[in-house]
Amino acid sequence: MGVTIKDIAKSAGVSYSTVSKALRDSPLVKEPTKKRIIELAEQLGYQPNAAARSLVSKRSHTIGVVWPTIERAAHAALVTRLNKQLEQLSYTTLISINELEDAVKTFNRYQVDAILTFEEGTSQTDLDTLVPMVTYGIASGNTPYPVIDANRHKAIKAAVEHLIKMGHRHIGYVGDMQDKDRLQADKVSGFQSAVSSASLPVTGRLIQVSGLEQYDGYAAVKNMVQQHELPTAIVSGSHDLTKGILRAFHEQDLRIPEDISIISYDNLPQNEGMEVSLSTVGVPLDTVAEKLAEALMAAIEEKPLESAIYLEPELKISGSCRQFP
Amino acid sequence: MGVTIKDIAKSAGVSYSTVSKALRDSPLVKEPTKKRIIELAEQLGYQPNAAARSLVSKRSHTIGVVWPTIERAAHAALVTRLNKQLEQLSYTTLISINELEDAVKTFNRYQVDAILTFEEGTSQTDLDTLVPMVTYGIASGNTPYPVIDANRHKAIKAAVEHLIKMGHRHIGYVGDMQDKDRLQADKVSGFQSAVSSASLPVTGRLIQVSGLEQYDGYAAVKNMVQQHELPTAIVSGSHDLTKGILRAFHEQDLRIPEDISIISYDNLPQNEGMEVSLSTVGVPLDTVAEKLAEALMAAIEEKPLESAIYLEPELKISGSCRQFP
DNA sequence: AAAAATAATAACAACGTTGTTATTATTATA
DNA sequence: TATAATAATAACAACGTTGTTATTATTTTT
Repeated sequence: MGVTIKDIAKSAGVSYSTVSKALRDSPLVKEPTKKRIIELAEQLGYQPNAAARSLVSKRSHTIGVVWPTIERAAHAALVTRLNKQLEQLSYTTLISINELEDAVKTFNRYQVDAILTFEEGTSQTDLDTLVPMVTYGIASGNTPYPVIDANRHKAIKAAVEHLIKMGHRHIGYVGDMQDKDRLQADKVSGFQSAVSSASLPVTGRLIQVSGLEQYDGYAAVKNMVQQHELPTAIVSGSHDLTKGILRAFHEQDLRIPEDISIISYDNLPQNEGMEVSLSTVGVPLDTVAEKLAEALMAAIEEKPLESAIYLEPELKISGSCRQFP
Repeated sequence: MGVTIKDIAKSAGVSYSTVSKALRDSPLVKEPTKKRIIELAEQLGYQPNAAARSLVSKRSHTIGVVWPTIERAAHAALVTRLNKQLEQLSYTTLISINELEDAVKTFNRYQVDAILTFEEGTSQTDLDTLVPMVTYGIASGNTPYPVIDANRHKAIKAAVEHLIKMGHRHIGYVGDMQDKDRLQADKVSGFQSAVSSASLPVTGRLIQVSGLEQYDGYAAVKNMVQQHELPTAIVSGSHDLTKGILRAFHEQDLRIPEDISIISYDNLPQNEGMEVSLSTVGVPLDTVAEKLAEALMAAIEEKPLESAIYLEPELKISGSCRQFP
């Protein structure tokens, strides 16, 4: 078993309460004593016991992330960044891949200071937790916990409006339309909203894909080409779809932006490794991570949080769109 | 703050030690009392405090998984399965995506009962932990902790030997050959070992890919076709590569197994959604998860563990291989 | 140089739980 | 019925830490 402050105390010839204070850098301990104790602790390989600490202080300095669907890698990059953010705030991130309810139970037992959940498709039932909870998903008013919403609706809408402004009249949206997945449905509604509220007549076509992987984007384009139904501009619902779409364009000798324009929904900072300089719309991942961290901190401090926090998507236009005709 | 055994005790009119015993189903408490207390606990929404519990019992019933590279999804399926396995053993899994050293520190603080690490490419330095550690990777003798090894060498070797036995004399291996990644290097060495120890003259070609994604497999085949260097059989180093390879075959109107045979390295139980019934070799994921769980439990019980545990890969031959010529 | 003020350290209670020991209530034995 | 044996429950210490209060050592003031 590990080294405790009592061991250090004995070794330093002081009381254990002095050790505790020295290690927490309290001004109640004389500087030389403090230094001696800290060095000794280092030397003995002291690791504070989180159980004891959080038992008495009621704070664990830990955030629990509930992520039952790690196999769908959707949030991997976000979690990585959030982990870094929280680390800087000297919080530790712990992940559970159990179902929401079990995960929350576990985290309750562990006395995490706050819990982050992802809304993954279906909306979640409310459950009782002792600690503040924050959700990354779609704001809908009736959740008991604050929801951070990347405003996918607004993002896609902005993309479409931009294309319309550039003269495009036939625009396609490649994505998932099954309205079970609220994240995807939100994007679709953004597309439809932009098309229907356009002052000029615009044809908006929804191209349903069966999944959100690279291959699905590829197949969608191949299909459109076969049916001779290619729009002049495409909005893609996800990064992976876009990769497939670009591959298909390439194979069909369709040039971007000469033959077709494209804007991709994306959170990633820049799309390295892409053949073309891609126009994107979405809230940058770092912003999302930052806002989530902020919301979690606020929740811990028991600051009142609005039940819905909408993040502002950014439209980044580069080489993949052109004026039409 | 939450409900404690003291609250339950007060509510039930018994001492808190009786509550503790009742909830742990001790025979020292009379059956009706026990029942009453358990019901009351349920009703009050009692959640045991993990900090207090592990402080006194020195056991947290938790396994820490160190997984700094979640963005590479390689182990997602395995972790999911392991999580289930451990759940059945009434252990909770907690994941940290921090760097090994930090993650171990965190888990030490949390007094997890054991730690699992993944060997991801480079071998790991040894570090001091208070709790038993197990690694999933490549056995190499000099690690201080037991390594569970899926025996990729043997797997690939078996695949190649099978192909040789079926008459193939020109066999290609599609995979990553940079010897920084020991997991991949192990497969390559299996390939080379099979080729060089064949009793008949066999041409073994290594086809280097730049990554392990679907696209890389696709590109590898396209390249081989262009150079007119197609072998009669291919061994693929990963599931994703295989998907790309199959796509490329399809596009080139290469038929499996008529024109070319293929065996894929794989841990997944069955390759659903594949066009052809694929031959695979590898340790099934469930077996890996099971063995990892076993090793962790043994480590906790302080049973002496061998420093290297080799798992037995399974060769599953189906439609994608044929006798040659 | 004695008293008062302050700095430094030590002692102690508490957090919620478990395991051990002490007490009380019940039943069995003489 | 009194006493021994046993069953049921209560009391208590301990786990490693923090925050508060008590004690001792040092400095300042008169």
